[in-house]
Amino acid sequence: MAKKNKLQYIILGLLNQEPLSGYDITKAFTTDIGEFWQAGHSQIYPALKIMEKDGYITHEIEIAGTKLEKKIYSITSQGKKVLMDWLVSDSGELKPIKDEFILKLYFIKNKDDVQLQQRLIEQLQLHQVKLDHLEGRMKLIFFSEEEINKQYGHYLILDHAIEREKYCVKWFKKYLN
Amino acid sequence: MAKKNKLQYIILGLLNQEPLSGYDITKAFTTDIGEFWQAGHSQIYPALKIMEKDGYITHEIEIAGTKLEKKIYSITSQGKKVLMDWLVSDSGELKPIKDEFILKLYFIKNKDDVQLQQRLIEQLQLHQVKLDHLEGRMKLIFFSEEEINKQYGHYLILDHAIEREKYCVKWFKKYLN
DNA sequence: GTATTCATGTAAGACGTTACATGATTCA
DNA sequence: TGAATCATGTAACGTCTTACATGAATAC
Repeated sequence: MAKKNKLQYIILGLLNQEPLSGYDITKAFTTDIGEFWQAGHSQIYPALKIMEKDGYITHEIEIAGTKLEKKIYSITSQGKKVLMDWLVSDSGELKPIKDEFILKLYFIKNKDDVQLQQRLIEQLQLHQVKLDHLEGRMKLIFFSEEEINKQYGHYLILDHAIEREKYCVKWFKKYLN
Repeated sequence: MAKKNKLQYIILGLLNQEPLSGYDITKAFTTDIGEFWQAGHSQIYPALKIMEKDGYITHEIEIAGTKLEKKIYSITSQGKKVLMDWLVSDSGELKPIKDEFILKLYFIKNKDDVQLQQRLIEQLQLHQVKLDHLEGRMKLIFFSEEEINKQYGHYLILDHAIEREKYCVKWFKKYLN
C-alpha cells in the first residue's frame, strides 16, 4: 500500500545517490525534483532530524572556511532497505489533481460567459511557458543516448510531463474562439 | 492573486446553485466534484461554521421525521460577492502535480529494471479504469446539447479529464514492451 | 429488530507554507 | 564593504486525513 511521508522517501532517494547537506537537498527541490514535487527547507531540516533518529540516515560535520558547519548526510543500510521497499510497493489509488482553474470552470455555467475566454487564454499561456521550460530541460539534460540510459526514470518523467503539457496546450486551443 | 481556502469557494459555488445541508455538500464531494477535489465531512462542518461567522452563508433548521435537525445553508449577498471575486481572479502559478508513481520513476535509474514494467502496467490499468469511469459519467450527464449548455464548465472539465486520461493511457502503452 | 443511510459534530495528528531568526562565506 | 549566496534552524498557522463519537430515520 501507498505510505505517507513521501518527503522522507525523496530524501532517501537523493542520499542513495550521494551524501548531501540539508542545503543541497533543498536546492534539489528547486531544479529537477521541483518539476514534480516541492518542499522548502523548513520541512527538510526537521525531516532530516527525524530520519536520523529513526536510523535511516547519519551525518558528519564538514567545516567550510574557518567555522561554517555543514551537516553531510548519508543513507544507512536500514535507510536503503526502507527506500527499496517503497520503490517496489504499489502506488495505490489515483488521487484527484487539485487545480484551482478546473475548480473555477466547474462554476462557470454559461458557454458565453465573458470570463471564460479570458481564463482559457491565461491557462494556455501558463501551460505553453511550462512546455517550453520542460523542453529546454530535456535538451539540456538528455543530450545523448548515454545520458538517457544513466537516468532512465528521470527521462521518462520529463517525457511524460512534456507530452502532458502538449496535450494541455492542444486542449485549450480547441476551446478558444 | 490566487487565494487560499479553496474549500470555502467550492461550498459557496454549490450554495449559489441551491441551499444545501452539510451532509448534501459532503455527498457532492463523492460524485461530481470528487473527480477533481476531495474533502470529508470533518473538514466541511467546521468550514460551514466559519463561513457563517464571516457572514457568507446563513442557515435554517429543518426537521426531518419528528426530531432530526437538518441545517440548510444558503449563500448571502456578501457570500455571492466573495464567490464572484474569486471566479474572476487570476488562478496564479501552475503547481507541480504530486504523483507518487512519478516520484518512484525518478529513482529508477536502469532501463532494464525488473520493477519498471510492472509499475507501468499497474499505472496503465489505473488510468484505463479512470478513463472508462469518466466516459461513463460523460454519457450519463451530458446526453444532450441542452445539458451541455446548462453546465458548460462542468462539461469542459469532464472533457479535459477524459482527454488527459486518454493521453496517459497512450503514454504508458508507448513505454510497455 | 437490525442494517444502512441520514445527519452532525470533535480530536489528534500529519503535512505544508510563510514568516521569523541567525550567522558565515564568497564575489564584486 | 556590501550584496548575494551558503547554511541551519524554529514558530505559527493553515490544510487535510483518520479516528472517535452520537443519534435519528428508513428500508428490509
